[in-house]
Amino acid sequence: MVTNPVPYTRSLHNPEHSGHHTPGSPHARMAAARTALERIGCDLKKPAKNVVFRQGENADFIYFLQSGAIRLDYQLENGRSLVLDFLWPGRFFGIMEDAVYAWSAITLVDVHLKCLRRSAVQTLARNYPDITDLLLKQKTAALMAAKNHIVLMSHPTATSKLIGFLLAYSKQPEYFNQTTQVLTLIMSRKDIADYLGMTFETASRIFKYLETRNYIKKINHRQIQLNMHMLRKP
Amino acid sequence: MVTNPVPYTRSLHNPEHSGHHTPGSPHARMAAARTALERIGCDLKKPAKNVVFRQGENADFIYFLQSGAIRLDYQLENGRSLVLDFLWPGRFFGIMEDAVYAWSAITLVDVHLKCLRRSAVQTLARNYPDITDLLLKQKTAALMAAKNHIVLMSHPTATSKLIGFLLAYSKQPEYFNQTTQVLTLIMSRKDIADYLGMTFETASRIFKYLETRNYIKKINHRQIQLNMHMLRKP
DNA sequence: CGAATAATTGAAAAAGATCAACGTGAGTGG
DNA sequence: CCACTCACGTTGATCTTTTTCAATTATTCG
Repeated sequence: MVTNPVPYTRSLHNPEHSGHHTPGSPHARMAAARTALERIGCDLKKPAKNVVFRQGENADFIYFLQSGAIRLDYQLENGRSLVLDFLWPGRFFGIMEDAVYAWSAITLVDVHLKCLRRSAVQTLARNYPDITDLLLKQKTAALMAAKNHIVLMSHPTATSKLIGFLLAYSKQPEYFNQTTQVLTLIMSRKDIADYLGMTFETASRIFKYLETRNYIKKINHRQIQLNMHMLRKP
Repeated sequence: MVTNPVPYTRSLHNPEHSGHHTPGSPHARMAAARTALERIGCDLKKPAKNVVFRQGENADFIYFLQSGAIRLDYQLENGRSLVLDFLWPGRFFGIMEDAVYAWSAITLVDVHLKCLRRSAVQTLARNYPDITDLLLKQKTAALMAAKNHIVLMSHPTATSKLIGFLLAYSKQPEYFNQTTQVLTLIMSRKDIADYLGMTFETASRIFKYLETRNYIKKINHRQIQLNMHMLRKP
């Protein structure tokens, strides 16, 4: 299992993309809303490879990922399944318009979640309009992730899809060591393939091909040193 | 050009997916917000094949599609472009978190838009919290469309992608005649190909293949009779 | 250690892309 | 009205990429 020597965490008060913010800034404005959410949320820890919620279950809770990583799976009627997204700390997930979850959420590593009852959030949102703003921002983040996913899938070759994936994934500070340039893959070849729309054999072969061309260097199956200069070139 | 003998329109008071709704229902609750939006919006008509906004431009306006259809294009740095979505009446679009539009919006046919200044909507949202709810619902609709797009692109063959596209598109009452089973394609083969991640030659060949297998019958390049029974089968 | 899972590799088949040529149909100007 | 043009669509031949099916090697976990 992948260990996190220095866990990279996000709290509701230290959310995604928040930097230094002065009072009166959009981020600061939401502080009260975040505190209110903090109060109704309960902490939840889950080990790696566990189901947080399953597609079709009643969508009674929404979640905030404080540390770790999540994979969102969508199952088709014919049994095939695909990976819709990988989630990193700071992301809300499970925010559904409908009564049931439209996809499943699986932990990739040990995770620390904040668990919020949907009805409680809805009630609270009446007093704190910024909560709705926060959810809107999160939906926007999800939509941008989906757009980037579509762009990746539309790449003409499996090689460029995989390179695009590695470059996007290497933005995660917890899994990419800037000094050694080593990327720790917390998902399987099959997960990557199911995300990019290819078979896992093809994904495996492309890794091989990238190594022969010195784009990457495999330390082991889950640790890969990236030659960023080469990967960013074409 | 494709004519719409009986234009299919949506107003802010007759939005997407709204059916009969009683006072006190979520839809009815938003009536005041919609009226307020109606007041600050101005009507805008555009002919077919016109730019509503271009990727990179200042995102000063958000739009509501009252009638017609829109194509959302994303241009990559390398010059390649892809179709992110097709929009139908009742959809808001151009709601950006950032200062500039992340993609372009092009009319496919003559359209009737409601045009709203972003700053005015933001101001109004302070008095009408339901406006933020409305935008959140619209983001959810956009995210679900993106999810369906990803599912389509992940299909293993070009044939199943195209069948999935035809079945989804045939849900648009303005372009699918339920009695004759004729679908009017308002987008080119290239648009479809750029949406599904294939070349337009492949899209053309699959149309041919579907005709030989009696899945479809071409009336002309833009009018196709669907054999729903066959298309839904596999 | 040993079983189960994940990853790699090979060979053959299928699917799709590419490049090139040819139709078709709507709009234009003589 | 008719030829012309231009964008769009179709089709063919060839080449490349990816999948499929099968076998083998690694790794992980109890």
